[in-house]
Amino acid sequence: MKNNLNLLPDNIKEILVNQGIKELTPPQEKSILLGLLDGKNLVVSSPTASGKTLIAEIAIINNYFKTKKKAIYLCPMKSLANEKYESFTKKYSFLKTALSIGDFDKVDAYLQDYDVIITSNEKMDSLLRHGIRWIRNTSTIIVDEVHLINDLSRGPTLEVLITRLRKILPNAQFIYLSATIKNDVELSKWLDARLVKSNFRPISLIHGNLLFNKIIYEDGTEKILNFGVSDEESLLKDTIIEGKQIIFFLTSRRNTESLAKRLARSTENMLSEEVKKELNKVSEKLKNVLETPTSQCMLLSEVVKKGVAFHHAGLLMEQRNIIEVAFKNNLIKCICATPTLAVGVNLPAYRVVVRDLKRYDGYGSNWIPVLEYSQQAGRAGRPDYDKKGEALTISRSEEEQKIIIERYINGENEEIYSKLSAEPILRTHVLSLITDLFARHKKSLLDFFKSTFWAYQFKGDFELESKVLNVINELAEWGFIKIEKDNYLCTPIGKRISELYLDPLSAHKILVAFNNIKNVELNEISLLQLITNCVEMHNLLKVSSKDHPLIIKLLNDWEKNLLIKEPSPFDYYYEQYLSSIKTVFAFIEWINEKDDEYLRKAFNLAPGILRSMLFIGDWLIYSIGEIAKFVLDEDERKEMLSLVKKLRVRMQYGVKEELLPLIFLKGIGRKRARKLFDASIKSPQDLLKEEEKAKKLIGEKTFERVKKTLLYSNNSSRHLSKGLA
DNA sequence: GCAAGAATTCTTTAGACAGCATGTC
DNA sequence: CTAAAGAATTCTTGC
Repeated sequence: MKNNLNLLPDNIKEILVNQGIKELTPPQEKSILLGLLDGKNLVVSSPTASGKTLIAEIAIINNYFKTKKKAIYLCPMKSLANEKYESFTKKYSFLKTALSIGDFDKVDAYLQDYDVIITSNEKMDSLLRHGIRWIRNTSTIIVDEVHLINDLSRGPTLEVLITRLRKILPNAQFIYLSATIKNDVELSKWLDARLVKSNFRPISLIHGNLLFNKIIYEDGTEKILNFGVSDEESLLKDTIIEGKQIIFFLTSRRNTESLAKRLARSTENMLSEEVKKELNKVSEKLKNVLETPTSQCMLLSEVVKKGVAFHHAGLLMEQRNIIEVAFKNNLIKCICATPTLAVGVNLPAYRVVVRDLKRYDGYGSNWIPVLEYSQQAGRAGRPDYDKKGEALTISRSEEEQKIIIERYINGENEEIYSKLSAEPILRTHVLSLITDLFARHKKSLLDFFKSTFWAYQFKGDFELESKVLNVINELAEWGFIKIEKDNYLCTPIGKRISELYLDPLSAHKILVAFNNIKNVELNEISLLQLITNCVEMHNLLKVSSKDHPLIIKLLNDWEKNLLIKEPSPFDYYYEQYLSSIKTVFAFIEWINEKDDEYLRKAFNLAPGILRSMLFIGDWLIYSIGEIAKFVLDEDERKEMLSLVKKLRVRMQYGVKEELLPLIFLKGIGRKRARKLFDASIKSPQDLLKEEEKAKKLIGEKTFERVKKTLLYSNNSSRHLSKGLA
């Protein structure tokens, strides 16, 4: 057989051969034949693990050799960006590669010195808003998982970003990587790209359905499982006997936990002593992530001892990582997961069971999209271990089996649609386009939107124009832009809001609330109320009827602190108002040193969710301070900024104000700070004065460490700061 | 009188991107 | 226009 590696120029071929690549996969070969090496734009639509990444890599190094210009690799998720960054720096050490994602801003200023920049879609968007100059010096753009355009909340950003980049860089090569979708031809036409389509998988994937203990595979073969237990347990046992691993996908966090609990009972005697020993270690680690483990941590640690885990957003990042590693090391045999696992980090298993095919979506429980099923099913088959992978579903009746087979196994992934038309989303992007001087005139702004996928898909729909113009008027009303005839100008505050990556509506709400500031005793409750009214803050706590007495009391107690007054109970907005109040209460409890377990019980708020809310909250609180700089008079502004500063630290650590002096010490968290304070060691100075007492409280070693940093930083107190990452 | 099991009612429902500012031994 | 699984609680049954 002729080696298709010869399609590549020698220098690139050599690099690939050194990586141990012997042959190109079909989609890779096809890409080259369609002009990958000649700067042609491509949409590569093929299954996971078919070698899409390598296509992107070939484009990057090829263009680098030719032009010495930059490449940008856009990822939909931070975890993926991390993964890509690691493999890139390892594989292509001659390229200077940078990772630029939200938590990790430091490289920004130096990005111009890098050859490859790996970043998230939103971060790239944000970089453009900040007016980076090096962007024109780019020859390659990789867009990973373009089908994200279909996503209601994050798709429009990607769509606008792509449109914008294409306008800025008409000569760059764009490579779009996509899952298989029904309308890939339409997509590639819009993108002015050639379509590389392939069903190739290096590891074959076989779908099947389980009914009454019998798996029927799509190729007609069957397998009987007679363990006399539930479907899930049978599948798990069968998998372990085969020496493989299994992932169950479920649609609620609670379901993952209850299934894990159930499955953990059936792995008895199926694990080797050695594995059990290792699992115990993992279990300990999982338990000790928090100072005091919550009942969720306890459950996790219990089931992991039996080789079973659950995985969802309510877990802490660290726990998720531990589980992922233990699964890769074949210690954990089974993960019960929500869809997090299907879109995040690459974690395949021999067998994947998509157990829940229906999910509550606000109206009722409905079939999940085939695209989502494929995404999850695609996790089956470990490249280095298995020759094939199995994706299974479970039916309870023959009719159901028929439906499932038709819908998912023989079904086709859906078409994707632009979700740009939603006005709340337009608002953000219109403002950003105007602030960037990208669209200063009515015509250029409308032209821009005419080149989006939205306009392409819904040709002749004039709604778009009127929607955009509505948004323009709204932004002008709020004072973020000025309209002069057909010219648009952004105001300073409008520009700042765009930079802060804030939804203009949130900014507007904050500004309106500021009008009330003179009638209010400003405190942390005021700020927390503001952030829980921003659209960015999701996961607001649900209010049920039994919460009403509490909320009435809170409204009463907080009346003088609240910047946004209670609406009429008949207002459509009323329910959300109550949610926001309840959520403020949860935050207040947190900064009054209630622990994770308490919050989980009292508010059904899992640690992982709390962390993500705190993360968003920190950004919003900061933004409130920034907005304050534009509008408040000097005294108010000072008060506001000092409040912002204190609250950010309190939110990060979950401490009362009195602990602030201690919490800044490295090695002292909320627990130790509280201990010290209660023993009347209230500041770093006290700590040094009362050595013996302190040693008893926090342990000798920690004390010495703290002391060391304290002495070291005595002359410049700023060093004490732990930073607010 | 009590406990296991059945029937009924109640409750809850996936995920995750972005700003900024300094510097641990 | 629309649901369903699981948990909690109450009821039933059999000894």
